Amino acid sequence: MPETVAKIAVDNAAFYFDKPFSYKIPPALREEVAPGARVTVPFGRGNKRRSGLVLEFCQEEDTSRCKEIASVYDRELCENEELFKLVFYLRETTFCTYYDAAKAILPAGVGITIKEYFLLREELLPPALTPRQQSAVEALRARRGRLLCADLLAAAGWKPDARELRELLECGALERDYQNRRRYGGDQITWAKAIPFTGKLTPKQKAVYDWLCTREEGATLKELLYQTGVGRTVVDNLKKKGALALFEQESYREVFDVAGREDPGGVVLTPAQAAVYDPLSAAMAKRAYGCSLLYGVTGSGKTLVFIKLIENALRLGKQAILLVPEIALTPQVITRFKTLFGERVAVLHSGLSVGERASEYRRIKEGKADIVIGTRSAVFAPLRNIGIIILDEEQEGSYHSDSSPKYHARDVARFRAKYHAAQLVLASATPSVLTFSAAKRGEIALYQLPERYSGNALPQVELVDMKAELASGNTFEISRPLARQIQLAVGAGHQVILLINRRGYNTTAVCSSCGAVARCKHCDIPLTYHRQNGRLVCHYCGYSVELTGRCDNCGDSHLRLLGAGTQKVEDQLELLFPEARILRMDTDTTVSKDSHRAFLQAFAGGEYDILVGTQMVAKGLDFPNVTLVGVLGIDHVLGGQSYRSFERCFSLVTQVVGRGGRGAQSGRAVIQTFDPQNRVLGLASRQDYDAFFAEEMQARKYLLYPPFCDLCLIGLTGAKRERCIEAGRALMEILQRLAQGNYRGVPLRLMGPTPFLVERVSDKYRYKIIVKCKNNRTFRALLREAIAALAQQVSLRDVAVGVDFHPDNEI
DNA sequence: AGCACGCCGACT
DNA sequence: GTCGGCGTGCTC
Repeated sequence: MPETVAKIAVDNAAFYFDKPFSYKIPPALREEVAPGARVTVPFGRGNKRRSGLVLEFCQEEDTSRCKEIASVYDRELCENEELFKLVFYLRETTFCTYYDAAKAILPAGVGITIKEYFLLREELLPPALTPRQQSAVEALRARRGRLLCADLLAAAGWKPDARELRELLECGALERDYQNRRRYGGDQITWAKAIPFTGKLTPKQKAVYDWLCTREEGATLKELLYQTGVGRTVVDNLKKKGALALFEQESYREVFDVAGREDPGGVVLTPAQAAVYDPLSAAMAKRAYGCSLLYGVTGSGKTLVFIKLIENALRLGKQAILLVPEIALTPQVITRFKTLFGERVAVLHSGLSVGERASEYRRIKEGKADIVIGTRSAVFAPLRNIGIIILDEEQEGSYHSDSSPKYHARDVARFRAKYHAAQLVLASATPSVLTFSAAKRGEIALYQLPERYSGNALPQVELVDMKAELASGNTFEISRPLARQIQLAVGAGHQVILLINRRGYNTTAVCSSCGAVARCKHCDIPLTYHRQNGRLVCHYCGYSVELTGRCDNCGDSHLRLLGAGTQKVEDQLELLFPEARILRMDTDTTVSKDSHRAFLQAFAGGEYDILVGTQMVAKGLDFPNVTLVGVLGIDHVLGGQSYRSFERCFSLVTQVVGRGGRGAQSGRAVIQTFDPQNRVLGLASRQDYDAFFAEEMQARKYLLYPPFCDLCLIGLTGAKRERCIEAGRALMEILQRLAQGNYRGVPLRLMGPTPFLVERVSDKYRYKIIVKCKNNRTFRALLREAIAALAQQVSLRDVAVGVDFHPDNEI
């Protein structure tokens, strides 16, 4: 007699065993269990509780080995066929697990954590107990026979697999128990506050306590650890001693209401803008999928076109998603759209608290909002009738997720636009070479806005030769031509933005005796000096040490700081322009997001003359009084290791140049470089995208890079270098065998295994195989087969295999 | 990925 | 003699 079972994929599965497991459905849950439901199930030998995703129902003859579903905790994907289909799409195209795909699609905060308890069965207690068993039983009795697993282990001094514990479980005196708890932890911030204390403290504890006492309102735990450089345990011990209190607070973000309202119908397009809008709105009316590139120079008024297109979608009874890169999602943008569309706008991005995100999500789901503005993950917004999806600045790297699932928002947007027969609009002033080539080939439509909206000329661009500066004795970060321009601008009452490319401006510690650079204990990179806490910090794993001045290598105490951080530039600016008001903004500063915004507002309000910052702060911001933009450290973008380095450099310079002269005054940009003859810089400063594109295409064709092939990176990660290499070699062989056997004719070029640019991160070695391929079903089938074969052939125990189809930084 | 089982060295 | 290290196989 066949029985209906649920096929379930579990959480925390390695890719090669992420397969459907059959579970029986208890009668009590029959109503709730459905494909798309997230459930908890007993899993593995120990029947430990795990989360899982119901994929489908199945009839099975023999269900004797099946266990039962324990609980249902989320039915979000049962109610939305499209998003449920996306799970399978994401798994197929990004090589993630089913469960990871579901996690990415659903809003953070709807998940659960499974709490593990022990239950005491007095009647089954054996007559004789060891001392530790005795204390465990007493701890349980004190809590009416139910205790969190971790607490019991602590009370008895047991490790999780202690024999004494197992004995009690075997005789039934202890029983495991589970409880699902709604997880709100994701966006909770832990704060620490000092409590008056006179007892004894260890030196580390004292240091932490003293620092915390300097903070009247306390500090976030993160900042406390950052500033004092201790581990979590020191803080925990302080708490135990009663010297400080820890409390949780939901991360808070200003929710702002918009005062005025403006009728979107009142937005008038220029003839050029209308020439883009008309065909796109006509396409939308046809209710068939379409993809296009909107290529508009900076300042050409793309946003106005977006507004009109979105308004058009609403008029057709449809909905819209506008995606922006993380750095471009400013209050200015949100305000603009809220002024026009009021509460029909929902905003989704990582800066929201769980509560806010949940409420925005609900508004979207219930159809109370039709317009979703947000960053990458907003592409999963649960809209049911999408008319248009717009990706602004489509070339930006932040559209690609670099943790599982490693999806690209553009691909997900395409999937959704096809599903809804909607328009997908990729917009940019500097389109990615990939997208522009697709447009040129006619695969997607191309619309252009070649003129600046205001009619203002683009800023004049000056390339400053830093070699000459150095030769003439100027060792400052600020060249003399730039200094002169700053003088002029500030003197005229205008404002200046100095952009510092972070990569090139890390301050490291070098020993002047032996030449050794202070490096991270756990990663293969130099440490970066942070002045705020006087420590050397690893930007990969967070490890930090106090800067003692002594070299770890030779023991000599001649450690020197090298390189130029934003701090150093600010110091030099102060020297050069003692009367100027300078605002420095670091992404690493632990100042809260709100004070960032306050700073920017102060700058916009004219309280500062010069803003020094990394690209994070200046991109996407509009300051009409800024007439000069200086760029420092562009060479490090240009000299990057990626095949997209030139593209990125061109894009960055173009955006920077477009930044100046937005108001009434015309602008100027000064770019400092050691290679002023560089072709890319030259083309970028002339804003000659067409020439840049033509050159880039030639180079890519010659060297075989996208768009002439697709790239796939297979990552091999493990604690032992040799095992990574071994697994890599084995995988190479399997891939070659498949490519010459069953998959003969599949275009493929293999390279590797080679180490990642940073070979070791957090004590894990990382190796990669680069595959130049055609990313289609056949290739992905080959790759899946290869990974499965590897798992069979070699013990993959200590090597994790991962796949990334957008490995822009590693090739 | 976890987790339990099983086989060997180190310590009370 | 036991504790606990890690290699190995399995997960409905």
